[in-house]
Amino acid sequence: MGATNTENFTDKQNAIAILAKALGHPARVAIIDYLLKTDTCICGDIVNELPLAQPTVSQHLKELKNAGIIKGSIEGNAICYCIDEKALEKLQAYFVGISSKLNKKKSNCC
Amino acid sequence: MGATNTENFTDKQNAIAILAKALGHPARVAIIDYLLKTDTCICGDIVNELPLAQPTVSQHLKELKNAGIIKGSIEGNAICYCIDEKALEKLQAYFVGISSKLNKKKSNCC
DNA sequence: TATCTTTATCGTAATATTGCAATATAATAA
DNA sequence: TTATTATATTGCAATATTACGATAAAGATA
Repeated sequence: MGATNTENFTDKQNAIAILAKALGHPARVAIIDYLLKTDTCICGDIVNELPLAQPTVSQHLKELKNAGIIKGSIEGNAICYCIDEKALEKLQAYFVGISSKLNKKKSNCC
Repeated sequence: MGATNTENFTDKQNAIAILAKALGHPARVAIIDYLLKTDTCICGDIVNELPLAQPTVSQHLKELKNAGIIKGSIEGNAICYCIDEKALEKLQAYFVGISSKLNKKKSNCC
């Protein structure tokens, strides 16, 4: 025990959880913020931008990549990371859906 | 080391990370799904709905509550849990903002 | 080739999360 | 009062995450 029990949940629930989990760390939110802020497709500057050592940043980038939130392409010596729009659209759609459901309910029970 | 380094990130980055982390487990996504699906403000039925033991569900509910995503009010013997709209509005606003930024960019670098 | 730059991986320590059985708490019902 | 019901807490084992120094890998440059 200790591992997440994924088998007994729906694919959609697991998919949202994977995306949300990837954004569940301030460093990874900061990486997304930075990728959005910069016009050029930024590579190694991310390490200088974050208050973390290079291996730690590399690890966070890997997790964002595994979750499908960013993608990287080799650019000579360096690597060009940028946001994978599809993943963020999925999250947006999920939360917009929730908000519209909440507006329809207006139960305001608690 | 092993604890998240929150001090060196912005309040907003930490706030988003806390909310995203709370949704970073399929059981907690399933709880939100269930609270949205039921018209009545559901209490203990959540345990029957999930493939997890009661203490585990209680723990997940506590984490959602700590993150501000749900709130619970005592309803006699049972407890009435429901979604805290403010938190989900924050998440929605965050992802809508990201999507609009991505549309403006259209750099499509990778 | 030798060196530099950039990124990834390994190894490890500290901490957090997940899950559940056992138990506690608190309100209701008999 | 004594169940009963609903939820929370405790304690514990298994696993995952976070962070970083050391090192490796791979392309660029001298």
